[in-house]
Amino acid sequence: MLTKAERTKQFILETAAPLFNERGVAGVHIDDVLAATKVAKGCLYGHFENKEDLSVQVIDLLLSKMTEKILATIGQADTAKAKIFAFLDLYSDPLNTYIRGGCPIFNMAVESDDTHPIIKKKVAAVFGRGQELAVAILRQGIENGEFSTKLDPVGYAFHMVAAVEGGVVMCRAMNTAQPMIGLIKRLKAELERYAS
Amino acid sequence: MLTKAERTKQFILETAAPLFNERGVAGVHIDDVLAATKVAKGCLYGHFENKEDLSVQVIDLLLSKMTEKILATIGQADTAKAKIFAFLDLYSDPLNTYIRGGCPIFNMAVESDDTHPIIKKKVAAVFGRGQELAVAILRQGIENGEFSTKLDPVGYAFHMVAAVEGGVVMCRAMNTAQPMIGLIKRLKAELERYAS
DNA sequence: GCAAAAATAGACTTTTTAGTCTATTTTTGC
DNA sequence: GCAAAAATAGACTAAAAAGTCTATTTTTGC
Repeated sequence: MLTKAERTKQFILETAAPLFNERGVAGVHIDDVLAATKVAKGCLYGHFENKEDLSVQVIDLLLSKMTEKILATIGQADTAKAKIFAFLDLYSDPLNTYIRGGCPIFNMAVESDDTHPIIKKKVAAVFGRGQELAVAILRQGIENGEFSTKLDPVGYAFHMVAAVEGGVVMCRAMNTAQPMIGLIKRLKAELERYAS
Repeated sequence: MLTKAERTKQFILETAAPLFNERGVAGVHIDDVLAATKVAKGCLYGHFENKEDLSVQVIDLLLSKMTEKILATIGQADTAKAKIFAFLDLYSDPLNTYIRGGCPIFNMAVESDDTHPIIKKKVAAVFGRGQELAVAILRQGIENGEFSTKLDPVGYAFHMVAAVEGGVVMCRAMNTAQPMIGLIKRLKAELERYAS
């Protein structure tokens, strides 16, 4: 079992995570975190060196939570097509995301782009691994005859992720989930075209 | 001709614009703007009430510059297909964008999402008008026989914008423009399928 | 060339946010 | 039940950022 201190630290991270996802690193203040956690200042600074330290750990948590969610979702499905479809379905409700505030990977990508090289590196790694995984699944699907050899795994993988991530942001901006439904249908149909 | 004061104000806005696009509203400090413009503090505060005022005007400039760029690009082309292709080509170099730091519409969409309702509204309006325009172009293309009636203008328009915007962010995060080339090819090919 | 307008330098105040510290209370886990 | 660990309240300092002000210089446009 975790010690009380470990549990408190975890609680702070978990509570701060959606704040960071919604407002970004530059938009969250220590007082916001204190208000959200209702923890005393001394307590917070007992667990984290400073805001930078807290931010990095929160972002690690956000990225790993989202990654795990994706892996778990894909893991449930057994065919290549089902895995891809399950991934797409994860994005079907952009106004009510797994972690409040949209996709943390993408949000961090935008914010860190020209400001925070450490975070940018982490985000790039997550995207990289995600791409590799998607490509591997599609290749597997080709190998086992689910998909035609005409399918371009690298092209489709990037296209699919770019589209859903972009779609989430646009839907959130326009405050409607509707276009996302159509988008996911289109991406599925595109893949179906290569189904044997 | 613009008065000196008007020119100075414009100069401040133009110089601050890429800063805001790269770092976001919360990430830009007045001192950054002073450093970039080499203008005195009193001068800046002579032209803008406060940071909020400056931010809003900078964002208006960013949004309108990008919008105008898109309209001008589309305006050059004469067929529906050429217009869509020209739009897509605008995004072909994500590491070196028209305004430094990626697409301002999209960047502002992400940052303003849960923080700045005024900006969010402006961004939503830009997306809305953009969608309408794209749909109108595609419908026109169907009407004049360029595209089959099987083309879904609303579906394609959203799909296309979401994909290129998402693609830009991913490419910037991973520091490579290459996937974007493939993505644009795919989006063009998708449209070609409906060309008569 | 001149008066009005604009911009400067930079010291100063204010506000906000980050971070420290201490004495006290609460909780934990044996 | 008790000693150690953890958390509290909140006053305090430090630092960063925003914003004000003034006396002076520069520029503009007639």
